[in-house]
Amino acid sequence: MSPKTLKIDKLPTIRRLPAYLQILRALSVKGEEFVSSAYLADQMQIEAILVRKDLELTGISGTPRVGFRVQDLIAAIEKFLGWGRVLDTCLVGAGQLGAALLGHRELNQFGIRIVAAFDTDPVKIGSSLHGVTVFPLSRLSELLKRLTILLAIVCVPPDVAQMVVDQLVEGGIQAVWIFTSANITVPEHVIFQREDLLSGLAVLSARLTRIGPNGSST
Amino acid sequence: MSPKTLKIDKLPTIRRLPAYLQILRALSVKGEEFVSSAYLADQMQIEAILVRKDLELTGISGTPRVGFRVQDLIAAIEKFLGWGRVLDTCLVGAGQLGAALLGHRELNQFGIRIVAAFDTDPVKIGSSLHGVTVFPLSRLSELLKRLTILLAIVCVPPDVAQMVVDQLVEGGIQAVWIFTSANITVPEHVIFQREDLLSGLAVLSARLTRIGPNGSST
DNA sequence: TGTATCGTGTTATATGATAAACAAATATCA
DNA sequence: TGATATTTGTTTATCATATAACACGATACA
Repeated sequence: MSPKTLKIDKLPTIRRLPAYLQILRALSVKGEEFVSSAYLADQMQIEAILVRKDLELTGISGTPRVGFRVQDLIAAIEKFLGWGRVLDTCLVGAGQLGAALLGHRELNQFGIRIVAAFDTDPVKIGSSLHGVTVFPLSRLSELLKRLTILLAIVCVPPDVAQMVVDQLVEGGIQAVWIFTSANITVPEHVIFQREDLLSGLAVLSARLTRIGPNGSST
Repeated sequence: MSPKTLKIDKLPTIRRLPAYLQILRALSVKGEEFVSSAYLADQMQIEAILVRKDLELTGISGTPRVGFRVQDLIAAIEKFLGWGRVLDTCLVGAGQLGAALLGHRELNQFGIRIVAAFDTDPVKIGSSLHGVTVFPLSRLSELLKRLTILLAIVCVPPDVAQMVVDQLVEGGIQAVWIFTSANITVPEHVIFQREDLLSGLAVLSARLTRIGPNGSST
């Protein structure tokens, strides 16, 4: 009877927030104090009205003929996403994609700090990737409890994904961000977000083979 | 006057197609001949009615009390996405993310073949990543014309992204799949798809900090 | 052979997201 | 100081997507 998905409003808006944030930070660096919805719209390649709607969600209001205060917007978005303070995370599966995420500059810029990595490969275990130690997967539960880790980034092969997630859940993880396309189930209280690279490729392919140029870029 | 975004119908459906495809292939390997929308719905963690709506797009119709023919669905989805035959692509920016994509097994499974990589790092140039030779970026236009490359995968830092894309366009590229969050513009005739890792993290963070567990997983 | 059942296809409704239209507010300039 | 232009906020309309309701068709079984 309970719905499979709990509704979250404004999901498309939330997806756009990081992009706003990056533009705003660039403006901040340049010393700009105000920004108009028209400018943001141009940068985002969307309509200005949509920008204003989106910003509504942050609770910040602009002033007519002036625009929005850059600093306020940055603070509001960061607060909304919880990106103000650092969030300790771990990486499970230190393969190439995992390593890439570890080194991803933007991730660190948004309060994500990976404090431990786990893998089964004896060669990797004990080594350091981008300053993060790789532990054996067997120590996952133990370290999960010792360190204060709320979020896990999972980049393991599909066939072991469910097992890894189960261990994470058992270790008390609160959120899982997974880059594996496999049918994973988690308990209701665990936040679960799958990233599917192929879905983006699909819309690109569809355009390439049938529809033709330039559509929306969600 | 022309709209910034040309509407494409059924975009969410298209994003789900690769996931269907993977499930169907697994069934095919197991020798299953038919599949019901209920089964697919369960695997995808969506409603069965949505599955049927999605499959409608492929043109395949099921038979009552039996379901859909697995092989037909696979063929139809592949045809829809143009994933039946191999699509030659190149990778620009052979950093960690680029290397990860190169080695990504699933990409190869779906008809994407990377035939050349480009980078500016002298150390990487001339070497081979996963069997793909890394060329200097300066040879981009030249090789683009010699090889038959329709799609480019771009994984370069934001500050050089526009320049790289410009070169690709000049070299006659038809589609660009870019993993950099920067304000890129392309001519109308070029298909352009940006992949934003941060957007997924944003919805996860939003749930983690304010809303709570499990929502839809687009 | 006829009936019950189950899964699909179709039609209709509801929700949510984007765009448009308009009103209110503030800086600029005469 | 007052008029104007510009940018925001609000309301309304349109469009896209997801869900629901129902009818149809095929199989299974008596």
